[in-house]
Amino acid sequence: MAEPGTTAAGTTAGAKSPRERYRAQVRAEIKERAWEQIATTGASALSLNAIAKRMGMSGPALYRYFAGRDELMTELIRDAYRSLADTFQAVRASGSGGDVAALAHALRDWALADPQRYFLIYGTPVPGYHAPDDTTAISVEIVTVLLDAWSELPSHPPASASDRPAAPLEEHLADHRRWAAGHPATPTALRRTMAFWTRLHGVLSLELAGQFTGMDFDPAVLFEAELEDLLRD
Amino acid sequence: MAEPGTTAAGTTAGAKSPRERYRAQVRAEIKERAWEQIATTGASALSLNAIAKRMGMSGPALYRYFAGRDELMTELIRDAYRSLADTFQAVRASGSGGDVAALAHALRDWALADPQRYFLIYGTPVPGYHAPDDTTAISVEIVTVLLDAWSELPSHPPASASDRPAAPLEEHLADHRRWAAGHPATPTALRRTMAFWTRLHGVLSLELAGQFTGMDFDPAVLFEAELEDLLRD
DNA sequence: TGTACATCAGTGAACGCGCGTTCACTGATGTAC
DNA sequence: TGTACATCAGTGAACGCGCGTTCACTGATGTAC
Repeated sequence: MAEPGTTAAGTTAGAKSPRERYRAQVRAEIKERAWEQIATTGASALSLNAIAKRMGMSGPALYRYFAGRDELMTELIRDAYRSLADTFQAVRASGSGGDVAALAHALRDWALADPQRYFLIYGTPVPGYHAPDDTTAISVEIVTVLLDAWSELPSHPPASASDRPAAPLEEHLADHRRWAAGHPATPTALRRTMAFWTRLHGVLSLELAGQFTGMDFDPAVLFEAELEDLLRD
Repeated sequence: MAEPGTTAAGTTAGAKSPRERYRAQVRAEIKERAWEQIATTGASALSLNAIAKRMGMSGPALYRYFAGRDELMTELIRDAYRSLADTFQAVRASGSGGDVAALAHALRDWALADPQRYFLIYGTPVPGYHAPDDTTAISVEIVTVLLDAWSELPSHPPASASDRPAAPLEEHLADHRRWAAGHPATPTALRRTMAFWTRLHGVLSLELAGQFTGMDFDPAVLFEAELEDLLRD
């Protein structure tokens, strides 16, 4: 029972035996049910036994596909990161409209499609738990897309650039740009990327957490206003 | 065993019998341990038995003080809201410096003092659970302090008010101002209050969630820049 | 001040529950000759 | 094409665990006369 998840691997890399195909299918269904469960009961209540029951299987059967609860959890987190990175890169690659506004809307759509997936990445951290290391690499992909998008924008509007004070934040970020992973962005692009992230996250996370429930304004208007403000700056 | 938590109530309201004093003490210690537990293992792992064990008592003993796990949880959430509201009102009441910047710094200090307390209010919601109703009243207190603070600021700077476009967000918020609970704030003050909330929450929650860990810049600088930007607008 | 009674904090045993995980097994599926 | 063997998905029983919660109880503390 060593190393579940990694089969002996068929002769060639691309070829999939019926068994391998089946394995992949079941693995996928386990994850699907896991997401459903997270959506209805929260990530901390994720349970292998409950998933198995919903699939009409016995609990131990899942150990053929995942080494345990932690491995499944880790995989889900990885998938969440991957999904956001793919979404961003797809927007960026799509012929027209791969600009900052398009990315912002893609982010909001992605978050609203599955709030608990969003929270799995950006939500309340579980004190003990540590995200898998390879997610940092995916984070770099995400931030790179943003840096690219902001970099192609001029320091707009060129005329009023004089009346803005020399932002100390830009200086600080330029001095501590390890998070940009070697991206040749200007200090202004660094600052704008960071503002994009924190401000949209601010509106979005409050909306997804239901903090605006009961107040009858439209969170979409708030989001749009923040985006406009980012672009105006 | 009806209605634990509400003793038969001594003759007069203010007088505290030794027994009542003792009850209050133990209740307080239970909550203290509960906070410790939340800080180390997360809110979802809150356990009456574990708290009891840490206090050197048996599990059932806690049922003298709380009707069950849910009641304790509810009380903690209420206390978290209360704590933030008190903090804000204290800043506001303090002779000098009860302005927007002071509130922002108080918010950050309050959040950093106990991140899990912050997340209990603003973090990932548990799908099933609903916050106690009276917390909305406390939320009103909090937002009122902010509206007060922003209302005493002029629509600064008075000169450049012309080149800003008539914000559609201000119109929208003015039309949907139920969340302001009857506060006579201007549309601009409404918008600024909302921006204060969402932007500072954006930076703060990412910082508290550890999203900036590894990137070596200082989150405080980011926070300060956001605050400056809010005041400049 | 002293005795009789009521109150009430805390205990320990017990309940049923669902969890993660292991283990020896059965039976179907695929592979080699 | 058929037989012998290996692989492997899935089962059911079992483990120990900690959880919330109830119940009948003991013993200390407070109250009334």
